[in-house]
Amino acid sequence: MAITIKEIARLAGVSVTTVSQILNQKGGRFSEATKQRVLTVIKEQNYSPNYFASNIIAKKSKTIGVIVPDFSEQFASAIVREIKRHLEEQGYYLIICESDHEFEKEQVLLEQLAKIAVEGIILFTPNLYDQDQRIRKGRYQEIPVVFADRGLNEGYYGTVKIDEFSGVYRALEWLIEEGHRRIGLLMDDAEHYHLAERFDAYRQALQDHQLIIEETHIKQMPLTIEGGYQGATELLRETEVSAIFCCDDMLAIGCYQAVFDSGRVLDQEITVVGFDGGEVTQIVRPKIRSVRQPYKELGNAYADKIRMAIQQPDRQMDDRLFHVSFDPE
Amino acid sequence: MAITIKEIARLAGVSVTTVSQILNQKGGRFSEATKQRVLTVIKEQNYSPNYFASNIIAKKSKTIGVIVPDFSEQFASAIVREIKRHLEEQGYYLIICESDHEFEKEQVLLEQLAKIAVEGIILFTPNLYDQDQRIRKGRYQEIPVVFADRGLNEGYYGTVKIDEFSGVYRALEWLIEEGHRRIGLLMDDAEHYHLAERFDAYRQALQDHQLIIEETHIKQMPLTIEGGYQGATELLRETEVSAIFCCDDMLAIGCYQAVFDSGRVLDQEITVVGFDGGEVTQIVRPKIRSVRQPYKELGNAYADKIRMAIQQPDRQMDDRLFHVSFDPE
DNA sequence: CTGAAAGCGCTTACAG
DNA sequence: CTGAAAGCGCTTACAG
Repeated sequence: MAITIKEIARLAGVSVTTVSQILNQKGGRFSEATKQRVLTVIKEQNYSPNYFASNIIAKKSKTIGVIVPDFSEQFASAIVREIKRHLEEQGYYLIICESDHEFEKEQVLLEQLAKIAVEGIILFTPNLYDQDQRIRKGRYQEIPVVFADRGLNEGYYGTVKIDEFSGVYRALEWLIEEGHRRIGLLMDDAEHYHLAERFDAYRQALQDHQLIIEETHIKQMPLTIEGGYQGATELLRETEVSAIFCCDDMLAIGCYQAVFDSGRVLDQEITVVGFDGGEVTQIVRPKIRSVRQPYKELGNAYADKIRMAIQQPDRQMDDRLFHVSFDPE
Repeated sequence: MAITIKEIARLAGVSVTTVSQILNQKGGRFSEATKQRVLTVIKEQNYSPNYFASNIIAKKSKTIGVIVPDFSEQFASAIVREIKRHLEEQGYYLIICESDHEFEKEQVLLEQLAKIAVEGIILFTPNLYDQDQRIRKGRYQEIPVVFADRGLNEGYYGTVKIDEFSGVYRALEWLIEEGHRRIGLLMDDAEHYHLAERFDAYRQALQDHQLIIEETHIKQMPLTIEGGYQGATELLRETEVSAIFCCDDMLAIGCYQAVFDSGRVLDQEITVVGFDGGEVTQIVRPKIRSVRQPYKELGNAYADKIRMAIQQPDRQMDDRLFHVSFDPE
C-alpha cells in the first residue's frame, strides 16, 4: 500500500490541509519552517498524491487518446510522433489505439477512451462523420475530438486541409521536363481513401503539357506494396510507360520490386515517383523521389488544436491549410 | 459535467448502493424489476462510472506502461505490437514511452508511470539494473517491472533470453555452403548494445570450417544505416569479401546502399545477410536474408509475465529461452 | 499562519 | 430484497 497524505501529515506534525496546500503550490501563507518540514517528509517518504484521488477532484487525467487506422501506416505514425513530442512536453500522456480503418472499431475506442476519462481525442480516420450527432460539436461524451483526416470531415475545431494538388502537379511537371511522355499512374481503389486530388493533378499536368491521358496508363490498386507490385507489373507488360507516378509510397515500393523483377534498370529505363515522402523512400536504392507531406506542421497543428480544445471547448478555431512539397534534388 | 451515480439512483428511484451493486454484477439479490429499471436508466443516460472514483477504491488502472529506447527501432516495435495485441485483449491500456536509450530518462519515465498508477511496466532497456535496489524485487514503487532486454538484466520475474548463436551460426554456414570464403562482419561498436553472441557465432562458424578470421574483415559500427554504409564501403574498398554478415538489419540496409553505390550487383558479386528479420528486409530487392527474431513468442512471453506479475507480484517465474531462426529459402 | 470539516463520485460492509 | 452510513485519498472553501 502506498503512503497517504494523512501519514505525511502525521509525520510532519501538521494537518492534511497543510500538506495538500504546500504540495500544490498554494502554500504561500505557511511559514518557511513548516514548508521545509513538510517537503522533507514528502521527499523522505517519496510520496506522491494518489493519481485517482487528485483527479476525481481536478477532473483532469492529463491523458489524450489518439486513434489511428493502422500502427504500421507511416503517414499517421510520422504525424503521431510529432504530436507525441509536442504534447508530452506539455505534460500529457498519450494512449494510442488502432481502428483497422473501421468505423465500428472507432466507436468502441471512442467509448473506451471516454470511459478512462481522456481529456481529448485525436481521431485519424478515413470515415465520414458528417451525420454523427454525438460528434457534431467536436465532442464525444463531453470530450473534445479533433479530426486528423486531411480535411475529410468538417471538424468543429476547424479543418486541417492539405493541398496535395500543387505538389503532385510539380512532380509530374518534373517528369515531363525530364523527357517522359508516357507516364503511368498507380492510384487508390477507393477502398479506404479517395485520393482524387492527386489524380486531378496528374490529369491537369498532362493536359497542360499536351500529353494524352491514356486509360491504360492508369491502374487502381489497394494502397499496399502488393498493390503497387501488381499494378506496375501490368503497366510494364501492357504499356510503354517510362515513368510511373504512385499516389502512395507503398505503391512506389511495390513498383520498385516489379521493375526489379522485370529486369529493368530504375531511373534509367523506368522512373518512379511516390507520394508521402516517408522514410522508406530514402532507404531503397536508387532513392525514391516522393512528394513530401508536411509531417511536422501537421503534427503541431493537431497538437495545438487538441490543446486549445481542452482549454476552451466551446471556442471555434480557424481552418488551416498545409502544402506538400516535391524536391527532385 | 458527466452524470453521476446519484442522479441515476434518483431517476431509477433506488439508492446509490443498488445502482452500484447492479452495475458491478453484484446485484444477484435485487429483484428482476429493479435490475431492469436501473439498467434502463443507465442505458438511457449513457452512464458509466467515474473512472477515478472507481479506481480510488479498486486501486486498478488497467493500464500498463511500456518503455522503449526508440519508437522507430523495429526490434522493440515489432514486439510491442504483439504485447499490445495480447494485453488489449485482456482489457489493458498501454502507455508507450521513449527513453532514447538513456538510463536517466528511464528513471524519469518509471517515476511518471508510477505516478499515474500503471499496474505494471515493461522495460525495454540496453542498460544494466543489477545494482538497482529499487528494482531488485521486480518492482518500482510497488509496481511490477518486467525486463525486455534479451536477458541482460536478471529480472525478478524470470529472464527472457534469446539464443542468437545457433541462428547466426546457421547463417554463416549457409554462406560457406554457397561458396563464400571471405566473409565480412559488420558488428556493433558497443555503444548501446553488445552483440557479443553474434560475433562469437561468426568466429566459431568460420573456425569450424577452416576459414581464417581476418581482422580487416570485421568492422565495428553504430547500428544505423549510416554505420552500415560506411562499414561496407570500407570493406569493399579494402578487402576482397564476397559476402557480409551484418549483426543488425539497419547495418544490412546501409550495406545494400554501399554495394549499390559501388556499382556491384547484389547476390551476384556480394551477398548480404542481416539480423532481426524485420519488415524492411522484405521490402528491398533483392530481399535481404536475415536471421529472424521470434517476435511473436517474445511479445507473448513479456505480456504473460507482466500479467502474472500484476496478479501475483511475489511469485517468481521461470526463465525462458527463445531461438532466432535463419531460412535462406 | 493553521486546521476542522465538507465534499468529489464511487464501493462495501452492515443492518434491517 | 433494499438502503443509510462509512470510507477510499484527496482538495478546497471557511473559520479562526
